[in-house]
Amino acid sequence: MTETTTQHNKPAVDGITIDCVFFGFNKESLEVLLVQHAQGESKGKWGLLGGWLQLHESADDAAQRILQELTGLEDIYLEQLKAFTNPKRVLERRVVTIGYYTLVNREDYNIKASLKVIEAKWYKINEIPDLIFDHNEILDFSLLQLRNRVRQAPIGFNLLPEKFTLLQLMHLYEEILGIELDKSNFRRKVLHMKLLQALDEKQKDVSHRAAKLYKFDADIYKKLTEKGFNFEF
Amino acid sequence: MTETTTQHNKPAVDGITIDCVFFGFNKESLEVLLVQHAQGESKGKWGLLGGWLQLHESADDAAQRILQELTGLEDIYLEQLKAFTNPKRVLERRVVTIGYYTLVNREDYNIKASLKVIEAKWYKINEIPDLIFDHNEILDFSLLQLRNRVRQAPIGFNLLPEKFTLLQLMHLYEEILGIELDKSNFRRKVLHMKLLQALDEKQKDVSHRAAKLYKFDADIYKKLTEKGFNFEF
DNA sequence: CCAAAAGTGTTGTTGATACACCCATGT
DNA sequence: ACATGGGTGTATCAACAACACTTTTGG
Repeated sequence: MTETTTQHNKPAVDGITIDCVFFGFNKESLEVLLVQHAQGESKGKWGLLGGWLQLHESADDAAQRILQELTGLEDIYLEQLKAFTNPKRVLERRVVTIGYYTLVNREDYNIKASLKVIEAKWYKINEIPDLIFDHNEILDFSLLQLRNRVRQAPIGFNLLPEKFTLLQLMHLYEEILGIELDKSNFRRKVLHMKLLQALDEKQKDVSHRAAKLYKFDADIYKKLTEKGFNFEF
Repeated sequence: MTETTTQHNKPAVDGITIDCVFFGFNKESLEVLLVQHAQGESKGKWGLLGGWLQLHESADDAAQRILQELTGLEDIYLEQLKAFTNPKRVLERRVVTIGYYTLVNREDYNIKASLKVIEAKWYKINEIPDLIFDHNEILDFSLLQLRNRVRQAPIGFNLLPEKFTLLQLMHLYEEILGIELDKSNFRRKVLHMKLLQALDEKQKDVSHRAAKLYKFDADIYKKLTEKGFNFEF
């Protein structure tokens, strides 16, 4: 009835893969990096970043490795979504995939430096094409999860550069949650949380009043959570 | 890089299992049903309800089947937690497990009628023994998940009998969330949501004023969610 | 001077919190 | 009569939404 029962010795799967929804935020829109498949029955179609889970590694490690191989980035913020196990998700074979989503700062990611071999492209969240396998389902699930998590913990900052303005932050939340926010009320709320560190710096090269720059301080957040702090948006 | 690449043909796993945290609510305490293992290296130790994922079934189907085999219950409320993939979670072999948690009404479950072959026992949530493999980790994770989900959607009702009193419901939330609630404020809040259907029935055989019985109406909830309703506790 | 975004202030409403209190019922 | 939980009412305070207003800067 559990792993010690050797009733079914033959594995019920041909393998386990990892698939990552790779989120980035560009100006005012949330985007996902997709790669084009060059071979096999799915030639020409777009899909999520993925690879095989190896014998010796955990899924988290596998995801970091695969993303490093594909994009060159290390220590990316990522969270597991869940296992996708529909027996018909891949034709002919039984492949279970473990879905992830990752949040990256677009400034850290240089599309030319990486993915030389494969065609890669950013897609706006509401302009996603038909993807291979069940990748559309994984992507839809990741969006729900992101919208949930972003209200409960300050993970959205991973999508922004280190220094950002309050309005940038607000636009990020507007885009992710699909709502409109009031500038004044948003400022009050977010500053009241005392999660942000105000910098002695302002925007440059903007054709309007330069906004103050802030940075998210993980240490402050840590201290606040220890005191029983709740991030609610 | 994805499932179509046949670079790694040999499966990186010896098999995939399902493990379920089986929650029940008894009077004033949240409990979990554990089973004792009769064979193998884990003989005598307690663990979660589990079994192997079969070739033709999804993880959700597998979980339902396994729970049916073990407890006799059908159509149980369940949610996938995530995949647990630490390569050292099981000695000697590579077994990935997909964790689930399930909420059942204790009145529906008769411990004698089922699990004849295996030793099974309810454990209070803060009296959990050392479990096999990484089952303690799975259980801890499920508690976090349950606490989160119970605030966002009316899933807690699955732990109660069909007809219940407001105080019972309040005790359920107090126990799950580990907080104390104000009777008066709780009543107002929950009744204000209009999720509950007041019945023309009262408690019986209680040595104090009999409380009104309510029932959770899934249809009402459905209509409310369609209008953009938010269940927040 | 104007456009555009930064940033401040005000006001009404809602909802949470903390209590105090009365009601019904079995022993 | 009293213990036990059921159930109601109210005053206070904090959070939020809506919106009007002023400030800074480049062109």
